[in-house]
Amino acid sequence: MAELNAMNMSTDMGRNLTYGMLDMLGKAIVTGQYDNRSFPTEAELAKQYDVSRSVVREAVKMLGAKGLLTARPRKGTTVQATGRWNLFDIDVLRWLLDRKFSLSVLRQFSELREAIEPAAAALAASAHTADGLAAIRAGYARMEAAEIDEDDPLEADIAFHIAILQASANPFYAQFRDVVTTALRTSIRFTNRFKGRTASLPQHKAVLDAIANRRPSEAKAAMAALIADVRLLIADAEEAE
Amino acid sequence: MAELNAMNMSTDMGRNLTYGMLDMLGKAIVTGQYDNRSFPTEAELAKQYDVSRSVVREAVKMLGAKGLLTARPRKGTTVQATGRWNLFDIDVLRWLLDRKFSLSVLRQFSELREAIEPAAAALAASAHTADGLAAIRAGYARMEAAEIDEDDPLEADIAFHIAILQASANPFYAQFRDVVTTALRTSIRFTNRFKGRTASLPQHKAVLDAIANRRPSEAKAAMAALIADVRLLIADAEEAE
DNA sequence: TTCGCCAAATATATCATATAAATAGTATTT
DNA sequence: AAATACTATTTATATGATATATTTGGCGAA
Repeated sequence: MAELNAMNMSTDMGRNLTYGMLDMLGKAIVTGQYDNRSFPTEAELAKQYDVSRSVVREAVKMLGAKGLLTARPRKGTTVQATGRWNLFDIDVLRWLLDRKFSLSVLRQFSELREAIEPAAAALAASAHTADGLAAIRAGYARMEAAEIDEDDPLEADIAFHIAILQASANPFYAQFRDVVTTALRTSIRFTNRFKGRTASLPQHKAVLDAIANRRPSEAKAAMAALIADVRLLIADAEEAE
Repeated sequence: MAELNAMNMSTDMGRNLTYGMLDMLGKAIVTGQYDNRSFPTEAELAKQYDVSRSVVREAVKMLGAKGLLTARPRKGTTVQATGRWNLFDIDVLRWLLDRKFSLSVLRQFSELREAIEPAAAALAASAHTADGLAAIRAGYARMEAAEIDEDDPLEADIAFHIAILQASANPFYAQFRDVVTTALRTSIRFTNRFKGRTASLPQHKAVLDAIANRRPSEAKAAMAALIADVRLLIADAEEAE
C-alpha cells in the first residue's frame, strides 16, 4: 500500500506529509476511487498510509473545506456529491484535469470563459488604471515577441488574458486568474495538435485597442470573437471524436 | 476575551468547536482585524480561545484551504493577500458580506451575475432537459405564488435563478448556485429598502419562455435586461451615498 | 403491531503532552 | 566579508486518553 513516509512523499508530493496526503486523497476522490466503497475512517487511513491521526485529520479537514468530504461522528467520513465540490479551487481543478484529458471539460471551460472574459474586457475598458493598461500592453508585447520565438507563446497568451481580468477592477473577475491559467495550460496539450493555429495577434490587438480607447462594447465584442473561435475549435473536435 | 468553550460556541457558532473557530477566525481575518498586527501563533490562539491546539490547527488548515492563511515553521501563520482568497468559497463570501454592508461588493457581484446568468440562460435554452425545464417552471410558479403572499418572494426568486444555472448542463455555471444564493440572501437587506420594487414577473416570464422555446439569444437578452435593472439600482444607490 | 425510549456500539471531536523538523536570526569562524 | 555553525521559535507529527454525537437495535408500553 502507499505509505507516505516510506515513499518519501513529504518531498515528492508537497510541502509536508499533510499536503502529500491532501494531494493523494484529493486525486483519489476525484478519480472516483471511492465511488462504490465507503471512505475509510481516519484510523484506517492513518494505518494505511502510516501517518499519525493528526495528519489524516488535517488533510480531511482541508478536503472538507474544498467541498469534497464531510465527516460526522459515528457515520464516518463521506465523499460529497460532485455538485458540492468547489470547482473554482485550483487544487480541485487540477485533480479534475489530471484524471483524464477530457474534451468536454475543456469545452465547458471555454463556455465559461466566453461569459467571463468579454465582460471583464468591457469593465477593463471603462475602469482600467494606468498600471492595469500597462500590464495588458506588456502581455500583448510578449505575444508579439513570441511570434518571433523570443518568448513562450502560451505564457504570453496567459499573461494577456490575466492582465485584463485584473484590470477589470472587480475582484470577482480577478478571481478567475488561476482558473484561466490552469485551463489554458491544460488546453495547450489539445490546441497544439492543430499546429499552424497560433493565437491570433490581430484579434488580441483589437481587444487591446478597444480597452486602451475606453470603448467597453468594442472590447467586449472583440474578446467574445476571440474566445468563440477557441470554443468552436474544441466543439468541432468533440463532435469528430 | 472570547473563549469558545465558555461562550458555548460549539452550539452557537457551528457544528463544533473547530467550525466555531473557523467562523470566528475567518470573520476576524476578513474584517481586517489582523491587517496591522501579525497573526497569532497556534499556541497563542489555543490559549486565547481556551481550546486545544488540535482545534486551532484544524481551523487554520481549513482557512488555508480557502486561501486566507499560510503557515510556515518558525515564521508563524500569516494572512494571505486578499487576491489569494477564494471568493467563490461560500464561507469566505458570507464573511465578506457580513463584515459591513457594502454596496460596492454588491455592485461587483451584480457585475458578475450580469456575465454569468445571461450566458447560463442561453445554455439552458439549448441544452435543458425535461427535468431542468420543470425546475425552472417550478421556480417561476413560486414567484407567482409569492405575488399573492403564498410563498417567500426571495426564496422563490432564488429558486428560479438557481434552476437556470443548473439547467445549463455546465458544472462551472452550476457552481455559482451557492454563490448566487448567498449573495441574494444578503442583498435582500438592501433591495428591501426599495419597497414596491418587486422582482419583475413579466421579465422572468420572458426568460422562462425563451428557454422553454429553445431560443438561446432571446433567453440571454431577457436575462441580461433583468439583471441590468438590479445592477443599475445598486449603482444609483452607490452614487447617492 | 407500532411507537417511543433507552443502551450499546462506533465514529469523530477534543485534550494533553512529547518529540521532530524547518527556518529566521545571531554568533562564530575563516 | 563570506561562509558556517548555533540557537531559539514555530509549525509538523505522533500518540494515548477522554468526550461527544449519532446510529442502531432492543425492550417495553399503548
